[in-house]
Parts: sequence; C-alpha cells; structure tokens
Amino acid sequence: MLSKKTKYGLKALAYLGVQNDKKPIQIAEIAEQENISQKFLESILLSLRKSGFLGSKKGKGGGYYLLKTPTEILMTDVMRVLEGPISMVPCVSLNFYEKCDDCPDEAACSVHKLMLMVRDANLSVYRNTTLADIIQ
Amino acid sequence: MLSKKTKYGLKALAYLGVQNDKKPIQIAEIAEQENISQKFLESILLSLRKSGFLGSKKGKGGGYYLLKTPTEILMTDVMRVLEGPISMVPCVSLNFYEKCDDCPDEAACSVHKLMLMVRDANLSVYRNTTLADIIQ
DNA sequence: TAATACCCTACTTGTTTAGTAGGATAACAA
DNA sequence: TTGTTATCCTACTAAACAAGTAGGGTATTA
Repeated sequence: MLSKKTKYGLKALAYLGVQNDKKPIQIAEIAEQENISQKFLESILLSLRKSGFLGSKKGKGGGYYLLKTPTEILMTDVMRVLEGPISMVPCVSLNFYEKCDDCPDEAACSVHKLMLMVRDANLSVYRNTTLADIIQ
Repeated sequence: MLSKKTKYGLKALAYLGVQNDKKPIQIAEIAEQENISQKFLESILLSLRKSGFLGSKKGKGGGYYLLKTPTEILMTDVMRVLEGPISMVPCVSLNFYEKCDDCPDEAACSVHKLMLMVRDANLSVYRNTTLADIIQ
C-alpha cells in the first residue's frame, strides 16, 4: 500500500506544478485544496525541501515552490524520498542493497527472481514518468 | 516492502514445486530447509490451503502438497492471497476497488494516474509469471 | 492406543503510520 | 520596533499491522 505521506507529497508537488508563476504557495492553501491535515503536510513539505525538490520562503507572502520544472522532476527520485526503496526486498535494491540473512544463494532464490522482475517493471515506470506527465 | 509472510509463502510453494513426486512434505522439513519459524509457516501454509493452492494430509506421513502443477500456479493469484491487493491504492484496484474519500475527481488525480501505470506494470509481471518460472 | 502432524484460536511484542502539540525562527509591514 | 505571518523543528501519541508464540484440538497411521 502507498503511504499517505507519499500520496500527500505527490498531490502537493502536483499542486505546485500546475501553478504558472513561481510565487510561493502556502501550506494552508495546499492542505485545504487537497484535503490534507495541515500539520502532517507541513512535515512532508519539509522533507521535500530538504531533499531538494522544493524551495521555501518564510514570513508573510511566504510558502513553497518547485525548484525545477515539472518535466525535470522524475518519479524515481520522488518515490525514493517519500516512499523509500522501490524494490520490495533489499536483495534486489539498486540503492539500498542488503543481503538476506536467511537466504544462502541469491541466484537460486525464487523470491529474488520474482522481485527482480517486479523491480524492473516498477523502475521502468518511475524512470519514464515525470511530474509533468501526471498533472493534467 | 514485501512481508515475511509472502516471502515465506513463496519459498514454501517453490520448495513443494521442485519435488518430483506428489508425496506430502512436512511443515518441519520446509521450515528447516528454508530457515523459517515453524509455527509461523504453519499459519501461512494453512492459508495457502484454504485458498486452494495446497492440499494436506494429517497424521504420520502427512504434510502439504501442491494441488496444481507449477506451470498452472500464477503469481497474480499467489500474491493476492499472500500480500493482498496488487494495486498500491484502492482507487486503481481491479479486485478491491474503493473510491478515495478525499479525492473529488479520479480522472484528474495525479496519484491515480501514476498508480494506474504502476499497477499495470506489476500486473503484467505477475500475470505472465508462474511458479514454474521462478523455480530453478 | 500411542505417536505423528496438521488444525485452530488467542495472545504478545515490536515497528510503523498518521498524525498532534507546542513552540522557535525568519521575514515582512505598519 | 513591534506585531503578524508562515515556515522550521522536536517530541509525543494512538492505532494498526507484522511477525511471531503458546497451547491445545483433531485426524491418521502404525
């Protein structure tokens, strides 16, 4: 299941992505428009800022804005930050590889084989999809 | 992340799949060979039996065995029983569809759009993979 | 009739999720 | 300079879920 964090994060990015100008948008506005708890959204936007997707401005007239254009924002990167590893098991992860402690032989493991295929299928979606592709 | 339940269930199915004869295999043997807690595996095999993948035999010489040949066991079905819905959000699920309560317009939802692509990618893997494909 | 091995329910423990609470800090405007 | 706005940051919490454990009951076979 997709976590609410990821869902809300994606919705917020999409909301910022459809704005034509680069004027900062307030958390409160996004939260209200997208039916998200404001405080929860606050922490999500914070992590999106820390990972380089968003810029922010404090004080009156402040808010968040995209640092790149939607066509430059890859779902691979967004998903890794919001949802974590794309692989369903660490032993097939490109960025978070870890050997299974219970599995003596990766090459012979049926779970490994299946999860490799699943990982590749997911990666091909996320790598070929940008924020621009999912807004409008 | 893939649950241990699914991981163990797949390993057990694979273990039963490589047996050439149809002789029942005991939980204890699978648990030992695959490094799985026996009691936990017991409950997993029980659910695989109740969903029609396995047959069982009680008493001495008893155990579990596949009810179909590995080429007939689709990953779509296995994953749905062990891991639950293949979709990451209910609003794109074929078998467990549910409308999002916070989302006014599915067609315009960016999360919906992305998750549709992800669902299709995963389905195409699971639908085209049988137990036979992941053993050996 | 004793041993074997599955059958079934209920409980426990640890982790994660989805928030809440409450204040600190920076920027702008009067 | 002072009040207001809005982000920044830490810590806490309730509920759900995962991953087992415990302890028997029941059917089959020798």
